[in-house]
Amino acid sequence: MKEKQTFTIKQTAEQTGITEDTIRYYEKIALLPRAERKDNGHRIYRQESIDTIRLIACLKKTGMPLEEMRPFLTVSVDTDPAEYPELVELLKSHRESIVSQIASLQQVVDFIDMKLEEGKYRRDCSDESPGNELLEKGMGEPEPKLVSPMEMSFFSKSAKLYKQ
Amino acid sequence: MKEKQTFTIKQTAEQTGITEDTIRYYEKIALLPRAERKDNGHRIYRQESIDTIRLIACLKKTGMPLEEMRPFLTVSVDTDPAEYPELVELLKSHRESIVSQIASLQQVVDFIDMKLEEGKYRRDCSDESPGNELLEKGMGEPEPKLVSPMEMSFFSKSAKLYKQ
DNA sequence: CTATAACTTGAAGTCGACTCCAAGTCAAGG
DNA sequence: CCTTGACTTGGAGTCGACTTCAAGTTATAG
Repeated sequence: MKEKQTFTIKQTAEQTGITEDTIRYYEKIALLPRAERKDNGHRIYRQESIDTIRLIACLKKTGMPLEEMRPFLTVSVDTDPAEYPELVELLKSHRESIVSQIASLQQVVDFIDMKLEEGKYRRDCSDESPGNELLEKGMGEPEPKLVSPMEMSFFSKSAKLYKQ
Repeated sequence: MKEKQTFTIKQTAEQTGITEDTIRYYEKIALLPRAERKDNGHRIYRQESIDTIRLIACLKKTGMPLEEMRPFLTVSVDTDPAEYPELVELLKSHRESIVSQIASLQQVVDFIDMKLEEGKYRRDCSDESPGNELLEKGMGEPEPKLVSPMEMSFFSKSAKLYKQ
């Protein structure tokens, strides 16, 4: 096993796509644990740290604020999540939030497609989109942040107004 | 046709989920056109304005910065997009970016599911995820912001380290 | 007639997430 | 020995997107 390989902050930045400054910033706000140092004070990172930084990058892409990542990071590092009901709940709830996001995004894609197709097929777009059920599914949480078909009616509306 | 119905800023805020302050802010930065006023100076909104605000809310959910929305808003209001190659390109390129986002999010969901299932089935997770091809597809643009399977290896890694 | 509510304005403040800066240390090369 | 490069630190600055504030106007209700 070559788990002992270490990396400079520069290498770490390159491997994760997160800048050196940002990595230091994450350490400063204790999102990352204080990195080990060499004798000269330079930070050293191992594969484990790189995985953690990648996890942060990944969660960031799902729109999670840094503060909300803390439980994921602290618990995950030294724990099998299946043994921590708290983490399991976090994972589940974040999963649901991501599923909602996907539904919203998929709707935007659908409506962009509709808009793009309009010139060609000119089909009337007043039916209830089937993507709708995606919105109803999942969580009973008060999450009013979903894209409703109404919200996207702009696209079809404007076309109707000027082309009908 | 009852297209003449007007709304106060408060009603508009309620209908769109965007606060009054934020609506005024959008007008201030000219993301929204200056709203009509009543004699007393109060803003009035029509269905069209509400649609536009909903579009902003919708694009916001896809992570688009306000500045990038301008072309969508200005062109869409008075135009059939199929006649504006520029807008068509914007739509296409934003579509691709959303598709990438969906792929990233789907990966996070997959890995959360894996993590959640680990305790039960304990299956080895070292196969190349098929969601991978979603990442390769679309745009030749320099968009290095996608989630690679490696980035999510954190989840499976930590489990392997402690349970294998 | 007063006061409450719903608005108006311009400006200032906040917050998250960086991003940059100045001053300093250390190791290696010419 | 001096410079170059890769790092260190604390702190300040930036930027996007609001959010709050203070002061003022107008309409309605008691």
